[in-house]
Amino acid sequence: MAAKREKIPMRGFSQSLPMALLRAREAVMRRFRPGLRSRGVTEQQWRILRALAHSGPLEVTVLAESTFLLAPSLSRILPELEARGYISRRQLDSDLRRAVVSLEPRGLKLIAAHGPDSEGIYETIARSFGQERLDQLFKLLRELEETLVAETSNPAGRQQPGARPAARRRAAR
Amino acid sequence: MAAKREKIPMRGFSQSLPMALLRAREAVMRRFRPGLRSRGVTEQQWRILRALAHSGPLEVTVLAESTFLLAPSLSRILPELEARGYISRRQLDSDLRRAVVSLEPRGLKLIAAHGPDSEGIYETIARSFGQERLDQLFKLLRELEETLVAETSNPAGRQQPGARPAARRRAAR
DNA sequence: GGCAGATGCTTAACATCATAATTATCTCAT
DNA sequence: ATGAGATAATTATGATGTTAAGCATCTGCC
Repeated sequence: MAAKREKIPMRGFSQSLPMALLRAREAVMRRFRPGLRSRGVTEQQWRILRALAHSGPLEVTVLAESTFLLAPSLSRILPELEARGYISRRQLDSDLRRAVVSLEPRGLKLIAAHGPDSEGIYETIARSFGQERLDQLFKLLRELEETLVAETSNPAGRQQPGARPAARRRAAR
Repeated sequence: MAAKREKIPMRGFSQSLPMALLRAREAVMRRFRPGLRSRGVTEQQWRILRALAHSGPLEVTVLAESTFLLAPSLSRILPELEARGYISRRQLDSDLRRAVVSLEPRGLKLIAAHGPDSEGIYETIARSFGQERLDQLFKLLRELEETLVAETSNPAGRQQPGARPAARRRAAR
């Protein structure tokens, strides 16, 4: 029989932080997604191309951090981008475990073609929402992440981009 | 040959709103995920159970909106939750296209068991980050979503939870 | 009464997410 | 010189995300 609705001491969904962040992100991404689709790239692929355009050639682990993509995901996305001629990869001579990813002219061309569209969407969002509130939101998001990442004290922490568990980080690179 | 890094008029990643939202969400979810795993439910499954505990039995389309899950995803998740005895589903007599999802005693028990843990994590986050800043963040997130959803004027809009394209909504229900 | 158009939900297909395990390679202590 | 322990990237697996299409059902118009 169906359980009736009992009073459980939990906040309502309107107070769910992960949901609020997810909803806001979805509202933003809804603006970007059609343009990316028309260019034939996924959001994740675009992030990779942007990171390389912005920072120059990157090692895979650094690219994972920059793009906030998991390493297994990168291992599947990169061959596709390479096959399409957007990027190239090569192992380091000094450490064959590591590879460097570089943007190819074709990737640069796509960045040049789509970049202005993407920026235009940001400008529209800034106009609608207000640059001041946008700046405030960025600040709070950054502070929230910093607060929570600093407090993560889980040495058995999971694989994750952007913030590796301290206990597992041995030698500096 | 690898393209050299050229000056492309695009903001850096630190100014990418979707990324900032994603990073913040990941930092928050990292707190909740281990507990959910130990209970043997995924984040999405938990959202469904919470929505039903909070609102009582819901139709599938309403549940999709409440949980911010896409209908195809619900169609895959619900049978699993039903097989495990957490929920039950039944068609409406008045409209065989529609189904109502209800929490079963087993689902209620899981909510009762895990709810306090989940709330405890929220309290910890509120203590670390500050309730005032948290409230401010919620407010900005809600306003951002409202601003962007209100401005969505794409009648060919994609399937999405929470904000259907107006042009496709005909008869009120 | 019949049918066009719509709705609700499901399935298909392909994407990434998330975790665990594996393989190749490197470093350091013995 | 060797092996333990670590790192970098890949593969495996099962999850959801996302879009498109399909099927069953309903509604309203002619």
